[in-house]
Amino acid sequence: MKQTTLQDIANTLGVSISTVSKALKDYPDIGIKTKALVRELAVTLNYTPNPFAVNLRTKQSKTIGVIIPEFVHYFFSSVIKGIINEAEKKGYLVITLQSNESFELEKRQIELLLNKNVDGVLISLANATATFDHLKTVMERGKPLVMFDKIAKIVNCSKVIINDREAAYNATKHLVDTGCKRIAHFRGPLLPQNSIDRFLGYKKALDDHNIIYDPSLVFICNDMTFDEGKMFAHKLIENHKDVDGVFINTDLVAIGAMTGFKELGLHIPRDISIVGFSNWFMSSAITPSLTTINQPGYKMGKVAFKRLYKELKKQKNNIEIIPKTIELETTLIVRESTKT
Amino acid sequence: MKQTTLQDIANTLGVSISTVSKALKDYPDIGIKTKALVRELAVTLNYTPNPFAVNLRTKQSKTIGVIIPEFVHYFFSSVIKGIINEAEKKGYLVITLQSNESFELEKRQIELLLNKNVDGVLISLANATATFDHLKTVMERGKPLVMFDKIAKIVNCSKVIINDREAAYNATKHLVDTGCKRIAHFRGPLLPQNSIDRFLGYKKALDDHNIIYDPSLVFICNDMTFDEGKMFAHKLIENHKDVDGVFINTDLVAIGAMTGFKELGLHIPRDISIVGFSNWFMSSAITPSLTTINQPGYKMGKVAFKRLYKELKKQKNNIEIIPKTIELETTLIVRESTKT
DNA sequence: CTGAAAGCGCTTACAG
DNA sequence: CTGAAAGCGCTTACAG
Repeated sequence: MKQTTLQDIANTLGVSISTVSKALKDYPDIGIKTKALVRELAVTLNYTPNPFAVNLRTKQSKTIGVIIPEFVHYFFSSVIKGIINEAEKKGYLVITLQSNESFELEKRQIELLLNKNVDGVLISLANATATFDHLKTVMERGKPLVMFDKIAKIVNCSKVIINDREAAYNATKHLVDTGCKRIAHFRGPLLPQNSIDRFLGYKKALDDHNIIYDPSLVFICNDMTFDEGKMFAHKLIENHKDVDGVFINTDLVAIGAMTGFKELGLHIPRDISIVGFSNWFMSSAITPSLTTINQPGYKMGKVAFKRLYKELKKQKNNIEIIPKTIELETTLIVRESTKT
Repeated sequence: MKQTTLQDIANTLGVSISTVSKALKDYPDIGIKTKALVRELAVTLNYTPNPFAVNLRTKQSKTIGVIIPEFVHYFFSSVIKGIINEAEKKGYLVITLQSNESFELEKRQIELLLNKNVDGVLISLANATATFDHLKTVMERGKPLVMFDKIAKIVNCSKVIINDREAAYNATKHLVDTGCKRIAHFRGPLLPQNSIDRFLGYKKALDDHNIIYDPSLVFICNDMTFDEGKMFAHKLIENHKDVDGVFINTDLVAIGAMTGFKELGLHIPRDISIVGFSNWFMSSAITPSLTTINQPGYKMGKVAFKRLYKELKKQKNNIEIIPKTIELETTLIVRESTKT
């Protein structure tokens, strides 16, 4: 079934293509009767503009690109949902791509999106990303770029984040406040800003409460998996039987750690208290439920798109874009994995 | 930074646009020296074809659309990952949209994709979908359509599914085999084929093992949530203290149910055995871990895209497309929520 | 071996 | 109030 074109409508009505085009876009200089006729026929013939032609003329596709490290991930899929829902409201469609935490892949995905001529890009960085030329390319090509969650401070674009340091501080402080004296930390990889910040928040909370920071209580999770959590739980207890609290970079790892501690016969929270980070759905469903920091993924997605949209608008009107960093609220959710 | 066009290369080299275009596409009738010159300059100027122009000429966008009921969902996000990864290999980008289990939204999303002129569509139906004209429209517009997981038998397109009935039969049979006599079922909503099939598999397993089917042991979960599972666990035990096994439509609901049974002081699996469906990640992480049916989401995504790709190829070569239904293997994963 | 020309379907500045 | 014309950047059948 061939799609109806402006040409078809123009021929049937015996008017010009320009007139049809303008009638459909409600230009003020078209006769009211003509408009009515054109519109009626357009509806009858089920006319929709050929987006390929529109793109070529207007030089925009009403499509944005999103790159995240991993799809099968409670937090990131929540963000994606927020982005797509918000984008749809504004008539934008979303192409999603995954970096798999690989720098090479991330570069490639950026290129794919650029070659596709998306109007703008939303990205959460891979753990492996340490240089940022690929992101600068996006901006040099005149495409607005907004980073979310896993950002690079050095890149001069808008960002949507949480205050990881403060949130980690509160998580650790909660352990102190509920009586923990020897507090370990399972941190994320070395590069990402948020795993650095969460570590610094942990350290600061110890300092502020006169607990001596002991590097041997900090473990680096490179893959941030359930299995890593379990493994480090065993390792930790092997060498440090006196540990009574752990602040863990992400809920998934925390749940692995809880499983590990249980395997060792430890009771949570009596023997050891756990605080996670991110508030994954499963954290409320397990036993004992996990105390954690709520990280608003869906909202982050919405806010990130809204910011991108604002920049898209500004660009269209030739208004200079001044990068802005938007910080979202986090809250400590106290559950059963810490003492009362 | 303006993008390089064929025009730019042609001007610099003093040749025609046609020559440049053909040189870059390695047409056999272009001089070998000219080709070399063109290519070199193309690389220097970082030329990439303007996709909008290519789309308009070739009438295809190398983009496909995917509609799923829900993003934040272990199974569906695994499928999406499979689709996107496979599509990328073949040079296709993916636009994802969510129906939110709503028929109205699903229709709208189809329209958005059609108006965007995607080359093909992959869909898993919303629970609320009972009529299929919107899907027929896709095919009438000459766009290949492949359904996965939540399908409609009546629509004449390719499908990628599992054998829900057989899998449910095996799940229920496992309960019987491990000694359960009174087996309940928390089923999905009434419309979707897969919740019907899982119910039928449950029923057949009872029949085959001389257990009388008791409708009062079947509960309908309309939202398929954790909370529903918990609620029906309470309801079930309230009226049927003798139940010793439950087969549950989806892991998420099953985990809710486990929580409910635990609240009632029941021991799993001693007092009651549970089998879920889908093998969500968290099913292996909880205590006790959940016996379930493994449903290969990632693979389903890959296979669905591969099928769509094949149809796209056929269409291009004017070969008739004969719809095909591909069935993927499932396996019973025995864990701690059932007896040995 | 190279290029002029048509055309994909639309938008919009301009003329009348 | 309406329309002719140019042009977005590419592809490809055709001519030479």
